[in-house]
Amino acid sequence: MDKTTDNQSKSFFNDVYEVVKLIPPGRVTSYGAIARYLNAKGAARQVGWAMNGAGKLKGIPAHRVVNSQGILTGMDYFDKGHSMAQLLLEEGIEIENNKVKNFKSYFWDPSSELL
DNA sequence: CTTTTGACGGGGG
DNA sequence: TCCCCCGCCAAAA
Repeated sequence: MDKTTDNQSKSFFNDVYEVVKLIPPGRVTSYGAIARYLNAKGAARQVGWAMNGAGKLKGIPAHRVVNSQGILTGMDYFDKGHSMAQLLLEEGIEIENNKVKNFKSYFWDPSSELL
């Protein structure tokens, strides 16, 4: 498949998906945290961008990814039958006003916890 | 090739 | 606390 000496990371997207899939249930992380884990600190936006299609894909708990404020920013991007808040609630995460309650308590930093 | 966007983050008023 | 602007960086048009 590789035509040249391509190594890991075919694309930023791929990396993001992998990390998101590693997010344990009942936990949430932020775009910036993921970006930072990928050594792309300033690419927090691209992380969310990558999730654009992830919301409909399966196996990618995009609902566990929120912004640094703990707000479910992509909630409108999810299917209405499986809204972001709904999935988080099922995982035991309290949501209030489209925002994760005790966000800090549920926060999962890949750079810290995952190693 | 250039231009725009975008589920962000942080700083300033 | 709320609102606005800037910066970062990569993909899409």
